[in-house]
Amino acid sequence: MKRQILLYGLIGGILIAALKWTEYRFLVMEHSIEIYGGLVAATFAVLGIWLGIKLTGKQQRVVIKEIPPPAGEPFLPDQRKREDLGITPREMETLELIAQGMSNREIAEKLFVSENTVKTHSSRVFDKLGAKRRTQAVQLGKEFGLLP
Amino acid sequence: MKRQILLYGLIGGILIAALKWTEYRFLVMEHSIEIYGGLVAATFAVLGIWLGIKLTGKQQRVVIKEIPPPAGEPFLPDQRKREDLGITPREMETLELIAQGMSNREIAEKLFVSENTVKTHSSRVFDKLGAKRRTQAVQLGKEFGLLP
DNA sequence: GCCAAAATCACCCAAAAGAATGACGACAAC
DNA sequence: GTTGTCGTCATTCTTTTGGGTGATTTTGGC
Repeated sequence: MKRQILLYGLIGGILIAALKWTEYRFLVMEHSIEIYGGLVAATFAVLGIWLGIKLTGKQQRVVIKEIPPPAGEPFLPDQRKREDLGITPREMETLELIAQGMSNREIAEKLFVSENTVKTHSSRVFDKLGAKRRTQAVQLGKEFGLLP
Repeated sequence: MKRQILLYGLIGGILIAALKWTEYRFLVMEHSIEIYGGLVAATFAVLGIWLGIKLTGKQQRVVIKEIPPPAGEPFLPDQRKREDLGITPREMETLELIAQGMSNREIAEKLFVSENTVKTHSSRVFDKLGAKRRTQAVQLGKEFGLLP
C-alpha cells in the first residue's frame, strides 16, 4: 500500500515536471490551458480511481472471509429415508421429542394425546428402526439422517 | 452508481468551466499554470479516490472460499467442560455408552462392573448435567460439547 | 361407499431405569 | 493420620419404559 502511495506521488511529480516542460512548447497554442487541465484531470482521475480500488480492494477480501463458517447444512429432515423405513409423520414427531429427552408423559401432553398413544407410536418407531431402547432409537435415527 | 458517475462528469465540467472563467483573471500571474495544474490534479485525485472507493466498496466480492468447518472437526471431547461440571472419567465413560444406546446391563458388562455401579454412575452424571432421563442426559451432553 | 393406512386409546405385564441411602477400599493431598 | 474424591457395590422402592394385544376413529384414495 505504501508503495502505491509513493508511486502515486511520484507520478504526480513527474506530471508536474512534464507540465512545466511542455509549458514552453504548447503555451502558445490556443486554448492549450483547457486541454492541459483536461489532460491532467483525466490522468489523475484514472489514477485516483485506480488508487481507490486498490485502497479498498484488499480490505474487502478480509471482510469476505466471514461468509463460510456459519454455513453448512441447516439439516432438512430426510423425508425419503423416513418413508423408506415406513415411519409415519406422527411417529416421526414422537421420535423427535424422544430425542429431545422428553418422557412419554411429557410428549403426550405436548401432542395432546394419551400416554398410551405415545407408547404405541414409540413402540412402532423402535420396531421400524430396529431399536430396543429409546436411546438406541435416537442413535439410529441420527445414523439414518432422520434426526439432526 | 450511475448517479455518481454523472456527478463526477458534472464536477469535471464545472471545473473546466471554472478553469476557463478564471483563465482571464489569473493567467497573468506568474506560474499560475503550475498552481492550476496542481489544483486540478489534486481535485480530481481526491474525486478519483472517492469514486474508486465507492466503486468497489459496495460490491460484494463473492469469493467462494472452500468450506473448512463441515469436514473439519473430528470432535475432541471437551475435557474442560467435563471438569467444570465435575463429571469424573468413569461417569463420562458411562454417559458415552448411554449415548450409544446401550442398556445399563450392557454397559455393566462392557465395563466389567455391576449393574448397580452403572446405575450409580448414571445417576450421578444425570445429576451433574441436570437431566432426569438418559435421553435428556444425552441431549444435554451434546449441548455441552461432551458428546459428538 | 369401501378399503387401507394412520392415528388414537386401553389394559396387562415384565423389564428397565431411576432415586435414596449406606457402605467399603484405594489413593492422593494436606 | 486425617480428609476428600473416586470407584465400587448393595438394597429398597417408585417410576418409566417397552411388549403384546385388541379396539375405535379419522383420513385419504379409488
